[in-house]
Parts: sequence; structure tokens; C-alpha cells
Amino acid sequence: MPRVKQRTDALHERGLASAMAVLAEEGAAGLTTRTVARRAEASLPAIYEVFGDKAGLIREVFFEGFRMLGDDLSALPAAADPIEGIRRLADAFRQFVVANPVLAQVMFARPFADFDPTPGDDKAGVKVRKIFVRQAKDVVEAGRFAGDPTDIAHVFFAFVQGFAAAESARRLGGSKASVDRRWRLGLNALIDGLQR
Amino acid sequence: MPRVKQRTDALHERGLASAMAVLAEEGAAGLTTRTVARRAEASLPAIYEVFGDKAGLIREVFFEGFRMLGDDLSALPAAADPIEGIRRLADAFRQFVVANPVLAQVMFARPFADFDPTPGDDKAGVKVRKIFVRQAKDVVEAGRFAGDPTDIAHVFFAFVQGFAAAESARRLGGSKASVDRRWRLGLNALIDGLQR
DNA sequence: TGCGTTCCGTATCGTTGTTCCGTAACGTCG
DNA sequence: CGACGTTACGGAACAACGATACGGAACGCA
Repeated sequence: MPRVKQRTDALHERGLASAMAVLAEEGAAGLTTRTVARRAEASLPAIYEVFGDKAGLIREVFFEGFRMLGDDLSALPAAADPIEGIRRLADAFRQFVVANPVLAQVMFARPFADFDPTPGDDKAGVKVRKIFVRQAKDVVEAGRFAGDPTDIAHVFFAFVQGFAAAESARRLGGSKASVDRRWRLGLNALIDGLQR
Repeated sequence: MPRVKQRTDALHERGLASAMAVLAEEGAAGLTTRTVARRAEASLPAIYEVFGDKAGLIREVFFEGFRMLGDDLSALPAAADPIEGIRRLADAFRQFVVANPVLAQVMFARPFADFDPTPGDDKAGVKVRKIFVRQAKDVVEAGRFAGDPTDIAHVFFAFVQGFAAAESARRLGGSKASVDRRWRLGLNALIDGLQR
């Protein structure tokens, strides 16, 4: 055996951590393979060996984002009222997007012309989706909503994603009060409208 | 006076048309200042003189997109029932995003790390926003919805934007039937829930 | 010490955003 | 008609980026 490998899983982790940090601190424009390499104290080819190409690096960020979101949503305490559970889910999603705006863009918009998540990449979001479906199922089984839980979960997910994106882009209102008010109005209406 | 200028408004129009065409045909990745220059039969510096920089070029695409969307929505025939008007608005928005997926991303996501629309750029969407507010006002004045029309308009806009984005990213379902069903379910619920 | 294998990072390539500056076109004036 | 000053144009260059070839270093072993 010749020299010991340095381009290992450890570098993979360091690279991903660097990418997450760069993304949060400098935005999407600052996320270059060079900055990631510098921050991870690795050479440029090392990053390429570990991630394949830039799209591969972004894909890992994409997955990591869904892991974080899944953890956040999993950590939510169960609510006695399943509809209250839906509200908490929506609120936690909103908080995640507000706290990680650029990461959320990587996950739900496509700030990079390179990386375009394929259907295969969508398995990243399966845990999050399951949480939504489970909560929808609870509401339906409690007899509060009528309809297919999967459909209801998709509707809620598209809803919160649209509102969070609008809030993030400052399209939902200028003041926190108006943004809060519109979130409430929309969420209440959607919940009321789904109620049997 | 020396030679006659060629880098005029005419080139601006050609450049914008080229950018729209490149964007639609080759996607965001294909939109480079060089491809736009080539397609507009202009030199690279000519494009830069007319648009300033790449962000300026994208900004024009952004504005053009909102002009197109505003025209689409304006062309909608008035409905006798104001709630039917809301439905038509949602449907027209959806069709626009489906027909112009990349353009819609430029307008509502930020596929380019460069261009980040400032509050000043948001005047591009004022016409579209007005159409939504007007329709919301009609519904409220008809006594069908209760609440502030501006809030209601924002809610509807965020809603349709979220659903259209989800559909565009194939996150709303695999088959047209399921996507249609979820649009219907969400829109019906939102409308029912807002009803007084 | 020398050798073969494997790995590493420097240096490079092609592309893109952006700009400098030499050249050429035009009006004007002698 | 020709020289001149002014202005506009675009070829060519620069910096930064994504991506990679390749020379040489590091290691185990004889």
C-alpha cells in the first residue's frame, strides 16, 4: 500500500460542512468549488474527487437541507388536537425557511443552473413528505378532514412552500404584522375549507 | 457628429427578444451574454452597453415576464360570479407557469446568483398584483368573502405561486389527474374557507 | 537503498462575465 | 477634395470559475 488516503469520508463531511457555511454566509453566488476547497483546507481536485462535480456538491447540500428539515419537523412535540399538529408543522416549516433562506432556495427553487434534482433525488424529501402525510392521516382519521390524506398532505406542503417562498422574497408584506396576518388568514381558510 | 449609433433601443429590443428565446429554448444555463449577443447579431460589448451587465439583462427578462403575465390576466373575460373570476385567475396563472416554466422561475425563484430583485424591481409585478387585488375586492364587495381585499389577494397569490412552483418541479404529483385533483382540492378549500 | 504502486496538488484548459483600447466611421472645416 | 477631431464599434484581453491532466511525492516492501 502506498500513502494513506486523505480524500475520504472525512473530507466529504468537511466539504459539506464548508459548503453549508459558505452558502449561509455568502449566499449562492459565493458557493464555488474553490471557496469550499479553501474552507475545507483541501485542494480543488480533492473536492472534485469527493463530490464528482459542482452539481454533486450542491446535491449533498440539497440532501443535508432535507435532513435538517426532517429533524426539525420530527422534533415537534405531538399535539393532542391533530389540526393543531398541522398548524405546528406549518409554523415549523415557516421558521426553517426564515432561518435558512438560501438553503431553502436550494431545496425548493433552483438557484444553480447546474443542479436540477432528478426524480431520484426526490427521495431526499421523502421523510419530510411522510411527516406531512402522517399528520394528514391523523386529521382524517380523527374525522376532522375528509378526503385522501396524501392529497391533503400535498396541498398543505404546496401551500406552506408557497407562503414561505413569498415571505422569503418579501412578497407577502412589508411588516411582520401583515405577514403574520396573511399566514394566519391563509392557513385558517385552508383548514376551515378542508374541514368536513 | 461621428458615425451613427447602433447600440440603440432597437438593439435593446433585439437583445431582450434573444434572451427570452434562449431562455425558453436552452434553459437558464444557456443564457450567457455571448449567446444573447450572437443571437441578436451584435457584439458582446454592444450587449453590455445596452444592458449594463448580465444582471441588467436578466432584470429585463424579469420585467418582460411580468408584462406577459399581466397581459394574460388582463385578457381574461370578466365572470358574472366574482368567485368564478378568482378561479379563472388561478387557472390562467397556472397555465402561464406551465407554458413558461423557466421564465416563471426567473420571476418567482432566483435561478441566477447575480440578479436579486430589489424592492424597486417589484414594481414589475404591480400590474399583476393589482389584478389580484381588484378581483379580491369584487368578491368582498359581493359579500362572498370577509376580510381585507389586499390580504386576500396576497393569500391567493402566494397560494397559486406555491402550487404552480410545486407542479413545475413535479412535486405536486406524477400524473396530470393527481395534479389536477390537488389543485382543485386546495383551491376549493381555500375559497370555501374564506367564504363568510 | 531502490522499486513499484497509489495518491496528491500544481498547473493548465475551456468558458463566462467584463472591460480596455486600437481602429474605423462620420461630420466639419480649410 | 482632403485632413482633422470626435465618437462609436468590436477584437482581444483579463479575472474568476468549473474541470482535469500529469509530474512528482509518499508509502510499503524487498
